[in-house]
Amino acid sequence: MNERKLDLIYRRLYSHYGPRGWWPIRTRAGTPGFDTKGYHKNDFSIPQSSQDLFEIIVGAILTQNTTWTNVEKTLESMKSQSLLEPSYLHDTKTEDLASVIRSSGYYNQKAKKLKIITSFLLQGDYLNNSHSPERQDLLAVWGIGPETADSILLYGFNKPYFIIDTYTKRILRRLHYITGNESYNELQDLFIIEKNDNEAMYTVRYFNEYHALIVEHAKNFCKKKPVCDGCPISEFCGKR
DNA sequence: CGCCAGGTGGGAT
DNA sequence: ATCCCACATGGC
Repeated sequence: MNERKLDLIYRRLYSHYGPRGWWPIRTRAGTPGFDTKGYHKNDFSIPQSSQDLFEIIVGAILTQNTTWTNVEKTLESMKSQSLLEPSYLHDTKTEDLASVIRSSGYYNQKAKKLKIITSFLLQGDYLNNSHSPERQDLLAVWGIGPETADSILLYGFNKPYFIIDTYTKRILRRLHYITGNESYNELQDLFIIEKNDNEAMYTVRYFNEYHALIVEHAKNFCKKKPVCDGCPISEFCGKR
């Protein structure tokens, strides 16, 4: 029942915005299969290389509480300095890395986070063959909280973890679907799919697209200061 | 100018 | 457990 409402909202958002082509691979922008921003042209697809995977993970950290446009600049800079090569990043001093990622903000903290996650990835050999880390192991890494862990797992490793971010909470709160006091795990559980075809890959596709649609909707209509005129899900607002 | 953005860790209560 | 704060740039 409630689950159906979330599914209805998903379908309404999808009808309005269409497939988002996440996660964007910035350094692939303009190459076959990607648009000028690095979004996949043909719907969802899985990372094709360990380079894509590493860039997704780096981007997930850089975009913490920061706009994607700032992150795009940083990814370009890093690429030009070979810092999207895990081994190079690993051997770069934190302060040197910080100066390169300056445009993403929190650069001292993020430089430290990037160094630490890179060590983790290299030590566990997670970049080759998309050998996925466990969620709890990612969460134990300094700088990786639940949202970043789930972004990495969902978009990098194609694991069925729904991402809860400020946009998700804002939209669900405005729909009176949640109070806003729920824990991260409680919110994540709302999106569990109970269908006969609850196959992992189906869930991954659904979670992948749903989160991307939520972000798109939050940027277009459900902003901090909401723009309700023309909102594709306004009929669900204010009702239980 | 002020506010906001695809959070997280640390410290005090 | 829960609140509060530091962390920082670039866009509007």
